[in-house]
Amino acid sequence: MASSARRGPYICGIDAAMDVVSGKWKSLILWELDSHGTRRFGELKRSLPGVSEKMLIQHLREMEEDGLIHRKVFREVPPRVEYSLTEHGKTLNEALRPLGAWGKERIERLAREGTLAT
Amino acid sequence: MASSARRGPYICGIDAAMDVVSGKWKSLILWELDSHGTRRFGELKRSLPGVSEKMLIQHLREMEEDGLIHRKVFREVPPRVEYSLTEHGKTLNEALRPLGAWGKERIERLAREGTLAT
DNA sequence: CGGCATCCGACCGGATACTG
DNA sequence: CAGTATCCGGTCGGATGCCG
Repeated sequence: MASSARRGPYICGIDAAMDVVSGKWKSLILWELDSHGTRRFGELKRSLPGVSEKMLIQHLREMEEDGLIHRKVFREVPPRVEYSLTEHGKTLNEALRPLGAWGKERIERLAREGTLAT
Repeated sequence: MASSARRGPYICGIDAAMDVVSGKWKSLILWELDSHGTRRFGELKRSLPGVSEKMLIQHLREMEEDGLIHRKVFREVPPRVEYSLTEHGKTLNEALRPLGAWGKERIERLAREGTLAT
């Protein structure tokens, strides 16, 4: 399986949480689903400029397996699949909020100091 | 330079924060330094079972470059180097706390449900 | 003691092509 | 539309050996 999550023995809480959100786009997916409530595969793809379908689906599957998101398939033609956050996903997003705020401040500080790499 | 951090243009705060803490041991280093205030290289190494010297020093250097930790060299024989958190490192650790709590709950839930991979 | 240099395997993630 | 399959390169990270 192309699973990157360890789901293994964890040293501490941070370790376990990082395991679940590590992956280039996962936090962005969380963010996106939290903002819009529900998103289709294509919408998600368009929301994350630069993501490949492979990585997107891989991340989505892992996040589903981790109980963070829900995948609802509509047996229609053309096919439709909607992704949304589970309760765990929502609480994770809440837990991520302070980190996001910290990062935001960091971005602003870097911009002010002109330390941003060219 | 063997730098894994992008320090590049960020999409959002989470993105910027994840950039700084991604790396197998960084959050643990943060945790360790926060608990003990100051740690020598060898102590840190012993605190993180399984870490290689290469990764430890690499992470420490990146975290120093990112302004998260302070490196103090004592010109003695034998040499001594002490690492400690900067103010930014401390605030990052604070921002990480909810995530750690979330992860801790996740570990407990996994244990209860016996879902932990063998 | 506290590093640095080098080699190397694993896997993370991108590009492309194909399918129901 | 929403994937799957395959190939492939770059990087992450471990092992080993050497140095001030």
